[in-house]
Amino acid sequence: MSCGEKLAEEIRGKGFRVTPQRGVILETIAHMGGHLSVPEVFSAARDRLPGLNITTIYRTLETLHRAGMVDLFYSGSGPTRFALRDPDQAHGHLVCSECEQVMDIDESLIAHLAEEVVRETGFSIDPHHLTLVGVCDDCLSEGKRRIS
Amino acid sequence: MSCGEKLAEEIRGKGFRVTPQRGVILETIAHMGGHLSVPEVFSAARDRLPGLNITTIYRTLETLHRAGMVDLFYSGSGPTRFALRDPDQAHGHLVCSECEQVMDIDESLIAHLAEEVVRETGFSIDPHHLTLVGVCDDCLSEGKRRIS
DNA sequence: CTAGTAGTTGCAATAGTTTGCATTAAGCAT
DNA sequence: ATGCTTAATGCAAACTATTGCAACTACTAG
Repeated sequence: MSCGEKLAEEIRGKGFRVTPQRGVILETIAHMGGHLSVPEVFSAARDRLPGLNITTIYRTLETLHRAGMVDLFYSGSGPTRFALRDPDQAHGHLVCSECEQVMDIDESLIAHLAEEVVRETGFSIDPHHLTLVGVCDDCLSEGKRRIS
Repeated sequence: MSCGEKLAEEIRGKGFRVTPQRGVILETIAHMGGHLSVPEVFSAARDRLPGLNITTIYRTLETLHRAGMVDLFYSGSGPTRFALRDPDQAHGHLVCSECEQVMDIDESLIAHLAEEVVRETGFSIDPHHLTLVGVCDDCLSEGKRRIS
């Protein structure tokens, strides 16, 4: 069973329908991997299924997000990006506001903060969805811009 | 001297020009307060200065952000929001993905995390700009949706 | 006070994203 | 296998945000 098929089973198991469009989209994002934008996935998936509409990508993405299968993150500039969630390797994202680079951050660091926040405020941060914006090591040392 | 004029001095001091448009925008956001969206500010500021273009709001905002005078935050849905930074009361933001409510979070909690992150990864989070998305106490207890 | 420079503005075009609605078809029950 | 129910799709339009460019003007130097 291909990665896409595995995802199809997973989403069906959560009560969503598996359509040809979704099959192609799932196969595509499983194959591409990494931190994708909607337009990227769209152009790749449309090659496999002409006539596919970009709206369907957005809505499928929203569905996968609701199903807890992808994480979304907004880099502060450029299009929103998303990634398949790997249950064995939960992590947050660090997005560099200078170079757009996306780094992974270990879940434990996040979980620790999340715990503190919920204790202090009652507000539940989802460690899976966490994205922190800042400046990466490289850009910082290049001194392109100091943190304001 | 009005709040808007104080802001005008501040931005002039950082090497930016003070134009009539910026004067009106600064006066407007100082008067409105809170967590504003661009369209909100636009409609209020245009009343004071007809002909004002919404692009100017976006660009002024970007300028104020670069000057370190406003913080931006993305709620994950809806338009981007921003707030004047109060130097005496630095804080991050907690945005509820259910009800769009924005809560403040004490800087010390954030600063602690930022320290850990920079030590582990070299990545510098700016405590002033930090926004965390999650589910607030109210929405959680209403059980509208569990964290996915 | 005047002229020059460079930052700023408005407009138009474009990119990215969301929403409403009619149509289609996946999955369930028979 | 057949029909039913309702989720999902495609299309178009609206909306949010960004960018290029020509015209304008705030500020500085003289």
